[in-house]
Amino acid sequence: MSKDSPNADSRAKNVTTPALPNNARQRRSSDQVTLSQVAQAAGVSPITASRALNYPDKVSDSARRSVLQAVESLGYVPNLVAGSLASSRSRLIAVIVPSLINSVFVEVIKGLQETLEAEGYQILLGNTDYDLDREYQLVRTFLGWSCSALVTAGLRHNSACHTLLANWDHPIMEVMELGQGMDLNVGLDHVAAGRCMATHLIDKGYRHIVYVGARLAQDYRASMRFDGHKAVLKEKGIDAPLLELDTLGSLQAGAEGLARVLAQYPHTQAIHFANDDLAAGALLAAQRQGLNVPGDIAIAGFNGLPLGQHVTPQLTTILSPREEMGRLAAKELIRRLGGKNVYRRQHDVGFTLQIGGST
Amino acid sequence: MSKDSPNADSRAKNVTTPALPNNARQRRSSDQVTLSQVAQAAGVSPITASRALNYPDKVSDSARRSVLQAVESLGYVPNLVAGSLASSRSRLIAVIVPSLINSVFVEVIKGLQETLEAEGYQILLGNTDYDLDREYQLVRTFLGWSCSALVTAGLRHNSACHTLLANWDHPIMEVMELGQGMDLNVGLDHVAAGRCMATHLIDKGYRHIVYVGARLAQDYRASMRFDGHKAVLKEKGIDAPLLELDTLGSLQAGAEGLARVLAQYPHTQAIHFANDDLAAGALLAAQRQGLNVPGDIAIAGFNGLPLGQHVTPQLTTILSPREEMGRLAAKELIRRLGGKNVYRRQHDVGFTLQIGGST
DNA sequence: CGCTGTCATGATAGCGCTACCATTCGTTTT
DNA sequence: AAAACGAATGGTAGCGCTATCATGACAGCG
Repeated sequence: MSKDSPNADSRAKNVTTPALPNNARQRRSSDQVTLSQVAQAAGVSPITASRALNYPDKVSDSARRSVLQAVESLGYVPNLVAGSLASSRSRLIAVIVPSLINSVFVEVIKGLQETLEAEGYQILLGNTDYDLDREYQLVRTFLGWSCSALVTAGLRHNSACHTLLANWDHPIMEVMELGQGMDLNVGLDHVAAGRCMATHLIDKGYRHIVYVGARLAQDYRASMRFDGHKAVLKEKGIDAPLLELDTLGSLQAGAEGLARVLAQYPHTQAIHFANDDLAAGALLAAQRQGLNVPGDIAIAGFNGLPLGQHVTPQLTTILSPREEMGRLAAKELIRRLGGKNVYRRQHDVGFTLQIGGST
Repeated sequence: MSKDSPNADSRAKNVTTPALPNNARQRRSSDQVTLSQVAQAAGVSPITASRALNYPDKVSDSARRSVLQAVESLGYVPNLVAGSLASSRSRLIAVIVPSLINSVFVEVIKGLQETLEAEGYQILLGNTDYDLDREYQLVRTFLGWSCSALVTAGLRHNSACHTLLANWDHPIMEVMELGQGMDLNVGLDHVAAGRCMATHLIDKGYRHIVYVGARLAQDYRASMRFDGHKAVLKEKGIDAPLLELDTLGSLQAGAEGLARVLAQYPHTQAIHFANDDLAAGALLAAQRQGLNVPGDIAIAGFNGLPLGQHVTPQLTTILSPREEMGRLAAKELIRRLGGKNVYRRQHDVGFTLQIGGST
């Protein structure tokens, strides 16, 4: 009927090419397909197309189908920047770690990532290199991306960063250690871990025990473990010497640590290393030098890296559930982001003393 | 003068609270400080404030100073989402890797990150788990963020991904391996690396050599190394058996590989492992079993992980410059993003045969 | 003196999307 | 039968920033 109406046609003609003002500016450089084009192809309004993609059950089946088909045939790639600006939700999660060399953080990231990606979140990764000012800069940048949440390793921040985060109204997840955090917290008690290992060494009969760490001012979690270690030894009336290295955990540094302990504290019976990299490095170095472990020197670490479980003798260490920590943190964030009440703001993932032949 | 003018005051009064139409909609939920507020506080127009922050040498000293001071006192955090939408530049770099367990990729990421962050770029991290369809999804998402560039591990993509990238007009950097890429390429020749190690083993007099890898269809770079290995053996008229494991590189898998080789190919003199994780796992397992390396069995790896250099005997391996690869890729990208001509689209970072006591 | 060029600044109009409200239509309730 | 409701859809107006062009001021120059 209306199909044959000449009137309708002629009226339409006036509209087809809207005379754009001749001083009109042109901005769009890229020939990117927009949602409006998809909507037009699908025969719906842009807002319906938007809903078809973001809230599929808010539109009719037919609308959804035609939109999805138009997306396919036009090769539409949603502009997430525009979407985020309009909705002030980005589905980006900022993750800030102090180091990528230390595989511990990588494992936490892995746990976070596999859980978050499955829910459609993307990770924005930052590395502070153990510098709190750097952390502040990263946080600033990340807040500028309207991240949905922020995950950071550790509870310590500089004051500017603290202020910034305190006024931020999105979830903040502090991982690795346990304590009074800003918002959510998943981690373990490092002082207790230090106590645990020290207790084990004492139980084994060792009395001359040296704690070896690296850059403890920066790796302050290692220094918390030393605090626990020292407390136990003090309770027994035993001296607790500390040897601090310059380079962060590595096999090489562990070998150096062993050498320096033997030179500086010749009566040492056991070395409590701040982490497994150092401990394994020392253990392998001891083997090269023909030292008997634990006969000549006992060695203990922290983290439970696979490496420690494959050397002979097996390394005594404390297992920390790192990937699990990442997964749990991610789940907790997802729950919070889903608007659900989070019934626990703090999660203790615990640790396990793993006794090997090295002590 | 005008300060005392009652006229000016009364005129101003009409403007102070502009009667906003009573059907006006209110969207801004967050009380975020905007650039306009900064501009107002600094007594300049928004666009000048924008320039003061993004192109500091395009405004006068006085304007820049007052803007920076206003930023400071208001605690302004730039909304990068809005900025990116307006300028279609994001300073985000997408980085897509197949795995985070394999420390090799982490080291590349580290090299990328330290170089890119220094230039004010942020990393958007994606993990494909060796799945090319997953890679395509990640690429789609990342393009939606108007990334400035994309870094991906490897030259292989599925066809949808290839099409998408081919039509994308930003730099693409493919790392790890060397070959005919889409745009920029930094890596090493894995076939040559495989040849190199095989040649070394032959030179050492070994004739019964097994190559052990894991999930070679996915870790296809390991299978390229096998191709090189096989070619060398074939040239010598030697058989080149392959043992494939199910689990990707780990010390545990290496131990299993050793056991299976000994059971399946009892005459084996040397094992060429696809990577150092496997090789070191095998070496440590051999030690636990009292086998002599290389007397009973020679072991070689690939990558030059620190671990291999600390075991006794030291692991024969091929050193790949992983962080260097990341740094070089980042530098090349930065140069391209800076609009400079890139004089080489392909970089061979090479490799080094590191002969230890294990062969 | 006007002409051109450079510099600092500003007004305007989007970037592509979604929140918000309004509208329509068919169904349920009183 | 009128009123109330919910589901599906659309119009409009931004989100906060920057590209583009326009303007005014001032220097250099024949």
